Amino acid sequence: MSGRELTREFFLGFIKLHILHHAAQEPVCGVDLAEELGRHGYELSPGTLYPTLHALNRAGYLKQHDRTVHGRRRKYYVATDAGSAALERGKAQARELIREILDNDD
Amino acid sequence: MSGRELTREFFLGFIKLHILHHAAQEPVCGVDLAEELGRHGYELSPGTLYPTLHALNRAGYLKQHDRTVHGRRRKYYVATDAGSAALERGKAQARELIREILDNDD
DNA sequence: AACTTCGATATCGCGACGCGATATCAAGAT
DNA sequence: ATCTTGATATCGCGTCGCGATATCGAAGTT
Repeated sequence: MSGRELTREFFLGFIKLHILHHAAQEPVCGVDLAEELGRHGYELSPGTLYPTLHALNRAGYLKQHDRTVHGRRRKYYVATDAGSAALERGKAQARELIREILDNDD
Repeated sequence: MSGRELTREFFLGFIKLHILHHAAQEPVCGVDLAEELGRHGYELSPGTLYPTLHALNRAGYLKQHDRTVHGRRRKYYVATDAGSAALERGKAQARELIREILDNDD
């Protein structure tokens, strides 16, 4: 396993939390997320993004509804209550991570 | 994929960063990490912990050296320069995550 | 209505991971 | 030498990551 691949493993969870976060604020579709994540320095190929959305959907964290935009069919996702709850737990853990590895590095 | 499994996926990266963080502060061995991570609410079975340490070692992020403690052979790991650099990148990304999903949830 | 286009989403295949269960290893005691 | 026990290592199977590829569907063209 290369360093680059390992480093990516560090962040895959971050990316999923990001997705949940955005879906908790407004309906988002695949391309929106790909672009938004790109702005945060992440890259997510379709082969990862869409299966991830499906998994979040199956887990009951996201709810899907189709919409047609500019003649293109898009699948929008919004966070469910369970998804928002999972996001909150994720935030709590992220806070804990920060406290542990960031705050006390004097 | 269940919600529980998905939630775990969120945190696997956190756990690996935690490991790198501790190894950057002092030599740590498997059991030390299992206990320390447990204090932070994480659980990591041997089947995940040891292969993870080996992967970090192979990637050049950790350096291993054996030591005998209380009649038990232990393998201690410390972060290399490359490991510390990867940790710093991880911290930067964690900060970014925090800014995005924590700070502006008013 | 059939065809074409093309943005958006979906799937395939293979390598690698997660992890419970199991096995192996090593130092001290007897 | 054997047993004990803590520590580490590995196996096997299900699943994931993801580049490459395929499919879908709405609008325009004819």
